[in-house]
Amino acid sequence: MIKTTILFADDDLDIQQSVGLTLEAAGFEVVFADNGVQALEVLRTTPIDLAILDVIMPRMNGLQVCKIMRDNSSLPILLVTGRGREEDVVAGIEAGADDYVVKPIRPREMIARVQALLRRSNGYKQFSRRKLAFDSLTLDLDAQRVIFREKSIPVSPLEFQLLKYLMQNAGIVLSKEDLLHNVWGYMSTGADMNMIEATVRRLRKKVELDPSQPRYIQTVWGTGYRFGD
Amino acid sequence: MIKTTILFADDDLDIQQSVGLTLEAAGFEVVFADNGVQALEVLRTTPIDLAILDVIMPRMNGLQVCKIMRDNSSLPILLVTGRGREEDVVAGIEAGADDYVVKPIRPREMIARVQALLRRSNGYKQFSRRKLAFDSLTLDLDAQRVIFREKSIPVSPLEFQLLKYLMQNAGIVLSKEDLLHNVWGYMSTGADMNMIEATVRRLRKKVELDPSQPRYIQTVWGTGYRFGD
DNA sequence: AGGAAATTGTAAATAAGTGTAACAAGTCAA
DNA sequence: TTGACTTGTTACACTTATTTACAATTTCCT
Repeated sequence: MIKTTILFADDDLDIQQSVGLTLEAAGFEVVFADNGVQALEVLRTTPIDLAILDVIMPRMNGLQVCKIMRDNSSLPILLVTGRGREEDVVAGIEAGADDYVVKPIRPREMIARVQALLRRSNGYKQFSRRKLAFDSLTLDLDAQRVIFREKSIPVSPLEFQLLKYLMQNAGIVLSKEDLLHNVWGYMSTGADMNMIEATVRRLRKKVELDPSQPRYIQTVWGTGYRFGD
Repeated sequence: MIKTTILFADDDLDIQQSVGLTLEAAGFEVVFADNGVQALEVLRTTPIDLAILDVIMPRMNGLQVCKIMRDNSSLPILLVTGRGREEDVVAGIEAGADDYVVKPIRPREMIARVQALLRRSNGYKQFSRRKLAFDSLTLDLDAQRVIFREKSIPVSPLEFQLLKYLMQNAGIVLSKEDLLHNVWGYMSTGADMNMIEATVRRLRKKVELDPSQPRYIQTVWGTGYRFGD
C-alpha cells in the first residue's frame, strides 16, 4: 500500500515537530515547509495528496498559497491559524480551503478532519461499482444490471430487486412472506403468493442455464427460496 | 439556474427559522426536519444536495442518521452540535460527516463551509477533466461541443447538459428524479418525466449510430438511463 | 420588430412489465 | 399409490413506462 503524502507548512518548528509526529503516527508521509514560497515549491515538485497550511507564515501567507494553488489544482487544503474570528474563517474558505481549524491544534480532531477530506476528495470510490457476485452471475448494483457468463442480461426492475435480495442473503432460505415484504414491500395476503412464483420463473428463464434444474435460485419446498448452495 | 437543495435537521424551531433564512438568503433551497427519523424520510424522498444535521435530536440522533446515510450514499454531511469536545468532533467525523461545527452557529461561517463542501463534492470537475471522452464520443466542456467520430455535432444547450451529466456518471444508473434535479433543476412533478425521454431521444438521434440500439445512452427500464456499455 | 428556425414541452400511441387465473406437474405423507 | 397440497407453467388482461409525433415556445437573424 502506498502512503498518502501530506504537506505541513508552518514556520513554528515546535508545531512542525509535534503535528508531524501525530500525522506520521496515523500512517501518513509528511513533508514540511517553513514558509509560503517554500510550500509552493514543494507542491510544484513533490506529489502531495493534501496540504495543511498555517495562515500566518513568512514570505507568503497561507491564504495566498491557497489561492494560487486553486488556480490550477483541486488539492485538498486545510488551513490552520490562531485567529478564529468568523471573518477569518470565511476568508480562508473563500480563498479555496476545504476546512479551517483554529489553534491550538487538537491532534485527533486534526487527523479526523484530514481523513474526512481525503475520503471526500478520493470521490468515495467505495460507493462506485458495488457488486454482488456468485459463480458466473454478477450483479452490478450501481449500473443496475445482471451479468451472466460475461454477458449483460436485461432484467426488469422487479426481477433485479428480487435477485438482489436473494443474493444479499445467499445460502439462507427466504420465506415467501419475507420476499413479499422486502421485495414487493407489502404484507402477505395469501393469494399473492403465485406472483412470487411467476416472477421467480421469469428470472430463472433469464439467469439459469436450465430453468428446470436451477443452479442459483433454488426451491425449498414448503418454505420459500434460497440462492446458491 | 438550478438551486441547490439543503436539508436542515434540528429540533429547535427558532434555530430552524434563523439558519433557514440565512441559507435561503445565500440562494439555497432549504428543506427542514424536526428529528432524525423525519430527516431520513426526507433524504429518501427528496433530491437533497447536502445535509446539515444537529447531533442532538429526538427519535434518532444526527450521528445515527449520518451512519445510515453513509451505507449507501456519498452525500455531503455537516454535523452541528452544542458539544465541542475533541472526542465529539472525532466521533462525528468518524460517523462519516464531512465537517463538524460547534454551536452557536456563525451564519457566514456556516455558508462558507457549506459552499466548500459543495464545490468539493462536485468534484472540481473544471480541473480534473475539461474533456469527457468515451469511445468515439468526446465532450469538449470549454467549447460546449460534442465530437462524434471526429466530427463536431451540433447539440442544444439542454442536450449538452444532459450528455455531460450522463458522461460524468458513466456506468451508473441515473434515475429520472436525479436527472430532473441535476439537469433541469426542479423537483419531479410526474408529468414532466417524459420531457426527459424526449430529450434523450433527440440526443440519441445525434450521437448514436443506431438510435434504436443505443451504444452510449442506454435505457434502464423503470429506473432511468445509463451511459456506456 | 417580424419572421424563420431551432429548441423545448405536451399529448397520444406503442411497448414493456406485472398481476391474475387456470391448469399441469411435482412432492410428501398416510 | 393415492390424495391433498405446493410449486411450475402458460396465457392474458391490466398497468405503467417509453417512444413518437406534434404543438408551443423561445431564440436568432434580418
